[in-house]
Amino acid sequence: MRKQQTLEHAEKPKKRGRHRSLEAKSAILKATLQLLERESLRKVTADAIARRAGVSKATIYKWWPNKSMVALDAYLAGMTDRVATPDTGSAEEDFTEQLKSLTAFYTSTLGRLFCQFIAEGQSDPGFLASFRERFLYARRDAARVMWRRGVDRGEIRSAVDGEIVLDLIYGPTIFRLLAGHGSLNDSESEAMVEAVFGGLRRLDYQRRPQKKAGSLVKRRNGQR
Amino acid sequence: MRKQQTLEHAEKPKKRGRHRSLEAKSAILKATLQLLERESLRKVTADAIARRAGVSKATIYKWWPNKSMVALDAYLAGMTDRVATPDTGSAEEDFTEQLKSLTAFYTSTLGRLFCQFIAEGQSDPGFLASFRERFLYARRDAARVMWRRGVDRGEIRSAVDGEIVLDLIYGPTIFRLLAGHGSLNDSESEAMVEAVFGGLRRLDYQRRPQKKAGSLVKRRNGQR
Amino acid sequence: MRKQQTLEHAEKPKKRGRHRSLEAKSAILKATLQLLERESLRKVTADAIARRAGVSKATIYKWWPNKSMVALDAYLAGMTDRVATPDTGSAEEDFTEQLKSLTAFYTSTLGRLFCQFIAEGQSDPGFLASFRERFLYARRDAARVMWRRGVDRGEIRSAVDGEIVLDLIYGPTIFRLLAGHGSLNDSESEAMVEAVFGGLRRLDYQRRPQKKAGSLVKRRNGQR
Amino acid sequence: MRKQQTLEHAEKPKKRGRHRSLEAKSAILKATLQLLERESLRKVTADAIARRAGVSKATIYKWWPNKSMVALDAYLAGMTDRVATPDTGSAEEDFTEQLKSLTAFYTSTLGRLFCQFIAEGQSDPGFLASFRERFLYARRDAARVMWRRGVDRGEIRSAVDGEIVLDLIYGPTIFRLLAGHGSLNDSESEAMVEAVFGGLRRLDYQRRPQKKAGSLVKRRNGQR
DNA sequence: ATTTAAGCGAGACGGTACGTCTGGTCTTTAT
DNA sequence: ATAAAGACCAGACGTACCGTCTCGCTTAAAT
Repeated sequence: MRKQQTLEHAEKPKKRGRHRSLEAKSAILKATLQLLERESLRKVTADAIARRAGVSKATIYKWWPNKSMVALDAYLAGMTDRVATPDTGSAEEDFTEQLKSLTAFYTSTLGRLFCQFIAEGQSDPGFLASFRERFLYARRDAARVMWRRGVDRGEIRSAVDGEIVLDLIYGPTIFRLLAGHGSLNDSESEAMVEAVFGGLRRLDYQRRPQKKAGSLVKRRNGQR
Repeated sequence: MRKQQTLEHAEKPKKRGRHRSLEAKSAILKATLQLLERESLRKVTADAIARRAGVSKATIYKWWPNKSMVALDAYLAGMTDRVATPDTGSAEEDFTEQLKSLTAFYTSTLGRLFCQFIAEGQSDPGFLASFRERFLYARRDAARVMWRRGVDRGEIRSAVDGEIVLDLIYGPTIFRLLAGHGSLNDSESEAMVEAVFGGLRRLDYQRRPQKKAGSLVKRRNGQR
Repeated sequence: MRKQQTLEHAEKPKKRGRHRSLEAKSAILKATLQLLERESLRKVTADAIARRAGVSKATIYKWWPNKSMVALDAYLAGMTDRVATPDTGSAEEDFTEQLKSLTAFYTSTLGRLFCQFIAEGQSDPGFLASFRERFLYARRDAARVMWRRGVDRGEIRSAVDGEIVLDLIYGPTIFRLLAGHGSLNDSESEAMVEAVFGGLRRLDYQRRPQKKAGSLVKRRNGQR
Repeated sequence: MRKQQTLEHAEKPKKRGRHRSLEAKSAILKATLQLLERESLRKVTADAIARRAGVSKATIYKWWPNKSMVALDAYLAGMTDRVATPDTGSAEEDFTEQLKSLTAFYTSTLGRLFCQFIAEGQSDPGFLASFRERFLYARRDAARVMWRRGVDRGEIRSAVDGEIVLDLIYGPTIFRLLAGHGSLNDSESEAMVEAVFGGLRRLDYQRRPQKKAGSLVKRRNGQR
């Protein structure tokens, strides 16, 4: 007797044929992660994953279009809650804690994958989109909550665009991570957040009168 | 140490054997750039470069260790002063102008190569180092000058680390460039610089008394 | 009460579970034949057979050890009496008619399968044996009857080994069929049989005296 | 000064780049033969050939379209004059000797390849054509010479088509070789040739009067 | 009526070969 | 000496097919 033709996935799908082997799936993801701990994504081959997972290459390519996607899945599965989303009562402190936690993660073996994904995305726009969709936006949503709290509490200038806030806080770290200039550690993270919150501008500085002085500040009007 | 025939051919052309090397080299660089306008670095093959340049693959590999390095040379040769280093009298304005100019460049066909290099560097640390050495540090040196002027003039808080300033200004744009979230245009650039200079913190906000209040601001001391 | 363990199929088997689906069986054979009309055995896949027959691949492999055997069954089922075994009163005429009929069949879509089986057999000795057992020997038995009649009637030299007679008559056609040199049609068939019956030797030819003259003719004595 | 554009390979070709490695070529052919001594063509893989020959797979596929063609080349190179073309003064004896020699070869490890090629040809018409062109026709040309001599000498009935003669002599052996029914050895070969030359027909047999008697013998008129 | 032993369709799986491709090296002849 | 031509090696790629296995369902004999 066939039942749920209407609700695609009500209760239990119970499809006809042999079910997808969860052992195979998790073996693939696990093997992928293990290999990625030692080699860059580019150097890890589909064959190696298959061999290590005790799985056929065909099985990999049945479920994933290419090894990058396997790695992305492995990454997402492997990083369950490894970066905190603190709520200390102070947005600045929240961001500081979060950036420290995130930096610690990104400099770990697993976290280094972040860079590999960005790299892979540069020659595969579809993959980059997937990566944004499935990883980046989730992270940003969490961070946006912290920003929102700061704005609501009156800590953060509401004039500054939320997206820019996020990029201001995370961009520098990610830049350092990718380009490898500049160190990454707790105190750098603290300094970055402090700088972003405090701003560069010296408050007692008196601008000399200029033709276009101030124009830059005022201009910004709702593009995007 | 590399031989650098490229820039030092003024003195003595009179070498033994055949010396078509200069045409060959510039043909290689030119062909590389042309190919990179249409395809990512990964998809441009050494064979394609050789074919287009009318050159033997061996010639390429005689002078460069791999195709990424060819591309880097092509990039450096092709981008002579395409990003301005303005001096308006105001550091904020300087950075704004520069970021706008840089964004315009980075979103151009040639500029997109920046991302390709970062990507390539993720699986080739040696290349990443070269890229930093030969491109990134040059840019940063120029930018550091602008920062220095701002500090000297009293515009920019001297407490903020210069390297962090640079990453704060360029990091967000580069992050957007690489990850593809968020738009990049003049007004975004202006808003970013404005935000970095002004800071996120709302000046009239009164921190509630907290256990660790202020600690973050002061801490920064000899990390790692 | 169970009795018929000895007599494989005495009366009615009536085994316990669900019976073998005859629809599935005939659908498989039919689909196989249809596919083999368009592609060689090697290019017809088990998946394609299953799909076309509306049957599971497992069902195929439950009843047949591999697709060659399926094809052999399909072939045997499909060629019920498509080659005549004439009895005209003359062995030569019988063979001529039969060879014409057989050539017509072997050059037909279904008949071409003969070659596929021979081909398959070259890398699968077990299959070749089955093919001989189930097809070839049956054909040869029929042909041997024609030969026997000829011998009994005094038409055919009894000194010539029956097996050789058969191979002499069918071998040339099958060779042409497999190698594709030489045409196959009624008049070729007639000419072949005529040549086999008439022999190549010119009767009025006088052998020059030779050391070993005649030795070949006489020798043949009971080896193997 | 170069002149010989007309004479394809006059003197020395001296092409520009690196020449085709004869070591690689002969290593490939040798490795292929060695592997084919133990496994059927279907089971010998391109990878195995490459590995054994110490050669890259790309090199194989650069010069041959597929492994069957490699095997054909290996076969042709490996069988230099392994089958004699005797000239004893008697066509029947020539054919007997030749068939014995050929049977000995075809039942050897290398000779077994003949069957593999015929088999491969059944699913690859292009290959079959190559095989005919490069192997079969050469053999047949040699055999045709023997036939011609027999005809000229008056040994062989000139009424019998030469192609049919060849198929009559070789067809039965090849049929046995491929189908595996019937033994193959010197005495069988002798018996076959004797039967072909002597014909099946018993000379003292008196045909009963028949409607179409004799028609078959006369009909043959220039089809083909 | 219930149990139980098949058989079945669906389709995932491990294995393995295929033929292609690219990166980077090496060899030969030409300049 | 150095270039162009181009063959070469190593090895990953993604696809295809084979024959096996697992699942949930169906059928029919045996209980």
